[in-house]
Amino acid sequence: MQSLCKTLPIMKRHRSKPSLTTTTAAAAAAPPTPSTPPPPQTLRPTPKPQSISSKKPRNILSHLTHPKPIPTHQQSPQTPKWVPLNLSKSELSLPLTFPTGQTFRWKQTDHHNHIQYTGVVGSHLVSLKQLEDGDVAYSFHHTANEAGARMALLDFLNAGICLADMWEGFSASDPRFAELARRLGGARVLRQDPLECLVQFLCSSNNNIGRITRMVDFISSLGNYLGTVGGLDFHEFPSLDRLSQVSEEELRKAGFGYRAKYIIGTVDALQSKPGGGAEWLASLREIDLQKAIDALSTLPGVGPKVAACIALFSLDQHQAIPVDTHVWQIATRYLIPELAGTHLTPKLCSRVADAFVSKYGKYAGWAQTLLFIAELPSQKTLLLSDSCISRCQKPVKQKGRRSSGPIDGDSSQKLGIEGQEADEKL
DNA sequence: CGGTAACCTGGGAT
DNA sequence: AATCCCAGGTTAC
Repeated sequence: MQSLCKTLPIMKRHRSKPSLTTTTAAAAAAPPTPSTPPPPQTLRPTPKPQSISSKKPRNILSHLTHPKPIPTHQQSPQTPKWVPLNLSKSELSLPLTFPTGQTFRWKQTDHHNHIQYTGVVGSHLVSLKQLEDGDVAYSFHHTANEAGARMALLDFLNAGICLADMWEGFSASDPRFAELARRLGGARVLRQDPLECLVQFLCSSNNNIGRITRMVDFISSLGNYLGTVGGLDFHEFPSLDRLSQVSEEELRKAGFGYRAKYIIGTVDALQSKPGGGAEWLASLREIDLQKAIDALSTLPGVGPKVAACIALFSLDQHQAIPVDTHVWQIATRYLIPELAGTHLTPKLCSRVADAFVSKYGKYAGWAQTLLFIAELPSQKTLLLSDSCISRCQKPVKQKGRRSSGPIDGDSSQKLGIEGQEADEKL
């Protein structure tokens, strides 16, 4: 399909700078969308997944997408108007993109009629839903500049990058990838705001999805309120200035633990950057991966893993490979089996990254993303029920004891992926 | 330099 | 019910 995306013109993107306004009345809040029973607010351990990651710019599908109004033209704030994105299921699968660890700020806001996720892009509150035919449509809940918002959304989705073309290349050199790609189409890497991405991953270290999400929600609540969808409040991500007003004490009280000092320290470091912290982060999009990693690593709380996540998910560093325990499993199983059983060390991180890059090329990070998703318990469950891989995927060895079968049932919640929902519309 | 032990917190397993 | 273990790590010996 969309074979054209590949040839789309490449356009440099300008980032939206965080505003320092601390509160805006502009939030006319769009009341809960239709058919969605009032999901309880936050409270409990938010079981909902969300994740990270970001990508490059290059969008410009204007000629494909209809910037025009279009469908159900209901101006009523209650009834959002849905506009097609012109991205098919193979180019964008909501369940394989938003709850897979790239961002913790997008929430599923409709579990019934369609798969629907809601989040914030810049200052725009938007919902995305997967239609019956798999195509994705969007609806802004509160936006002055619809055209600008649309462009921001396409940029955020890395819409100018054609997944089908890219995966064709990966599949050609890797049969295993080809097999997974058939089932997991539309697993896209986002292009998030660098600061937003950085803070989210500072919260992620040695932590679990549920708590990371709560922490990110706390930080988010410091930003301008934009609206409520499906019972959930959405805020613009707070600016660096706003973040600098929070104390380590407050963060600790909010349950950040030792990560509180990481956030404070990083915010301070960024604010001391001559040209501005946001600008400094943005500049990392123009330099090569290693330099970007090195620069990010100077920030407190940012190590190899977090730096790679920020690079891949927000700095257009498509070849960045966030090496965590899961990726380590993948790597030692398929790429460098000779290292299976050994312990992951910082040095081996780059070894793994190199292995991925030499196999998949400059978009290795995107390939890694799919392979990672395939490792998620929810996906494994599907594969198992499918071809009964039973015990062939013996645990390559985890830190502790983990010998209870192929699918470790507890990790599903660590990763926060809803197994059941993930499959219904694949 | 490579290999460990703390580090906050909350939830599930033993 | 008390403990232990672990979570997509980072930092300090």
